[in-house]
Amino acid sequence: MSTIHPFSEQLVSWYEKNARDLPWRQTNDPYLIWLSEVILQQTRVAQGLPYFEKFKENFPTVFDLAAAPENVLLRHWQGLGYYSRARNLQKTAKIVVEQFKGFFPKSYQELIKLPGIGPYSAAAISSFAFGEPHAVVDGNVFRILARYFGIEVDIADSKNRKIFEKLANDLLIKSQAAKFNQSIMEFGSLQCSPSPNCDGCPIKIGCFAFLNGKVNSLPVKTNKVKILSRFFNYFVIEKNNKILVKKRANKDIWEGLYEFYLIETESVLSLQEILLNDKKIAFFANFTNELPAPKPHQLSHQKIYSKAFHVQIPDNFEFELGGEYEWKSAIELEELGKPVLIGNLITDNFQLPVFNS
DNA sequence: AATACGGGGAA
DNA sequence: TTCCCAGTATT
Repeated sequence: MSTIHPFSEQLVSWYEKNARDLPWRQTNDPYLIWLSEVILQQTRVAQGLPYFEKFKENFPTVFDLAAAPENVLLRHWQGLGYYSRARNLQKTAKIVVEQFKGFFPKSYQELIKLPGIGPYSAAAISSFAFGEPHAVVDGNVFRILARYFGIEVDIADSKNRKIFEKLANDLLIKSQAAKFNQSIMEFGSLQCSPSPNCDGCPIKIGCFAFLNGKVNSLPVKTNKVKILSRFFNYFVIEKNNKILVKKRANKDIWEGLYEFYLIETESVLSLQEILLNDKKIAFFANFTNELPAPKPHQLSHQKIYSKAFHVQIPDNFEFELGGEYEWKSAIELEELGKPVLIGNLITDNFQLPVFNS
């Protein structure tokens, strides 16, 4: 039998004294474990927590989730970001219902085939729900292992992932896979955080980074994300107490979410300049007034500079756009999944007559 | 192997 | 501002 590394023992010991009481730790239900893991992908516990409670309440079983309209799911996901998670959530729910009679597969190899479940989530679900011996490797694990064992390779380079996976699996206490995985992530979150609490650290005496003054330089992570600037001009077109909206298409941000009539430009333009290139609503320039500009909206790979206009078209005027546009009342609009930028735009201009109905 | 994909909290 | 969070899918 493999021996247990002192590091692992100390981690679990620390966890038993310091673990937070989180709702997904109070269940063995693979559905709830899976739901929590997807919600928590690249998402802080504090941000994901209310979403987990809401989804658990609204979709108590995988059958409920599989049966929900995608729009409803996206509306509930609103504000959490990375919306492909919500779409993949339903794809997987349907597969589990239709191919597995509602039972999640138990093995890492089967789980990782499901949409939205990658190496981390497959390890997490298989260990938390089924006790399978697979070590999780998330941002916490990269950080702890790099610091404690002095691994100075670039964690942004995907070819280095297997170094950490091998080490994590060597350290894994196979008879207590779930607890070990919880322990290492909790330790990374509370103790060995990006700016760590080394003073109170119970294992600093064995930590390479602590002993060598490299706590602040490990893990090594190159960051080369380039931010694209985009300029969105939104027109809240109102007629007969309804608003024109459109569902965003594939291959771009906010896929599947709803927004107002959009004219994207290459730079910041005035209303007159924007309308110069638009045949559809230019006629209504006299019925258009500018709303306070939203703050620049920062995404992981894009920065959205936006302007917003309200177009009040008289009821007796003829005006229609193509089939992909839909007229929605304020009530209906509330039920649609929208980007935070759009949600803020609505909230900030709540005085609009249509939103008071 | 690189890049796209949200939003927010902490330093 | 910058970093980065219980990462995954696509190219």
